[in-house]
Amino acid sequence: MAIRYELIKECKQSGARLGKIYTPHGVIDTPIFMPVGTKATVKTMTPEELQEMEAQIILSNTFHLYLRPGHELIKKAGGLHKFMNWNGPILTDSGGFQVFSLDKLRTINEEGVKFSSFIDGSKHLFTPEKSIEVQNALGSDIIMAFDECPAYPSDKEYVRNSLEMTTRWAKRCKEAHKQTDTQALFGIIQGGMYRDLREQSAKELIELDFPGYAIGGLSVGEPKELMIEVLKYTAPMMPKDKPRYLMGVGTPNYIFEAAISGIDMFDCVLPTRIARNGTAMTSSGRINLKNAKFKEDFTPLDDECDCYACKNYTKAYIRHLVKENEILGARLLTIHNLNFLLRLSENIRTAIKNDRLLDYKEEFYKKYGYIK
RNA sequence: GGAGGGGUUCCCGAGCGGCCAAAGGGGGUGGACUGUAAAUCCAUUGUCAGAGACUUCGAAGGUUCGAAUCCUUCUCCCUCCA
Repeated sequence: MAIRYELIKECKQSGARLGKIYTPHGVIDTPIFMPVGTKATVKTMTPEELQEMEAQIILSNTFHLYLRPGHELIKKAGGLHKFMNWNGPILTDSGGFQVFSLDKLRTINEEGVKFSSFIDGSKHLFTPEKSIEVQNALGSDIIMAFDECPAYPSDKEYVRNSLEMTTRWAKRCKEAHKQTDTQALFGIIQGGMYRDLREQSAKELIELDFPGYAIGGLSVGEPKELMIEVLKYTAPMMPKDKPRYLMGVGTPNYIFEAAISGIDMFDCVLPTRIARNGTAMTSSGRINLKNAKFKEDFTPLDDECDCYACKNYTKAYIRHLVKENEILGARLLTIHNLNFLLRLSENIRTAIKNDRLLDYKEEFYKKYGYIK
């Protein structure tokens, strides 16, 4: 087996799980936020910087790397870890999310998904087998099954057919995946916003006995309350002795809810994307550095933060960099936002250890502005 | 001194009798961003007030039902020739 999950303890107050995931490239403390580096780079960050802020695992994307530079090239380079000089664990998404995000550029059928490349318009057929072939070539520690992520809202009939196809695709992924000793293949539970369909999906996938499971199809535009509701009833359907991964979640409230629901891993482009667009997550809420009110604010982004950006620079300076479109602005905000979510993960683990995650959540929410 | 071109809303720059408060950029202001087609996208940007009203296109006069657009004078800038 490529990976192993160790449950250390459950928070007596919240039920959240504290654990470890052992991978071929290192041990991950969970719950953990995973920075996203779609094209074999967490935008603007060097691997050393990620290490410094104690990022434990990063994501990359099968579909993007297949298009460019090509998985064969990365294989020639010695695999993704070596290619991008990141020696820690890597998780690759299967391309399933692109079925969702490239909805105008693709058609789905049983065999797979026909994409038009967003780079040059060329046509590509992506199948479960193809996704596994690419991920095998990349050599990531955790690879994801190729799934369909239905949009919100989708009617029940569509979601049922979709989830059943995702199960059949998961089977094909499993059959295609041969490097099971070095790469763990996770199944992805779908089922939209329908409880019985989530149950059906979970049941079908658990029968296939994957080394880990993810919840997909959330954070696709549904209302916050609905997302949390689906999360709360879906997470307990997942095996207790394996890692549980909630895909695409990156706001503090979702992270808290995920941890409390017993989720171990989550990832999101949000911290890195909003950084490039001038926004910082701070202990007292999000701030947009483009706002005029920060023009003469000579204090750090977040007075509770000890990241490189907060230790050395002021809001006024970072605002200046952002307004001038200077690369350093994006870098400093990325450093800060990633650090913020990594420290949040760390604090959540500590709170679980101390059986006080609900208390910590309330303290955090008050300051962040979620509760008045 | 002669010949020509031009001065447009914060800036650049279209418009050259009504559809013009005036295209398009830039800048300003605000918002969004959730398994990355994203260092992106959206809104707003004369004034006051609800539809609407009012003051703008170098300045002053004039022609016209109506002028940023036509005419006259003035003023400033640029190019070429002497």
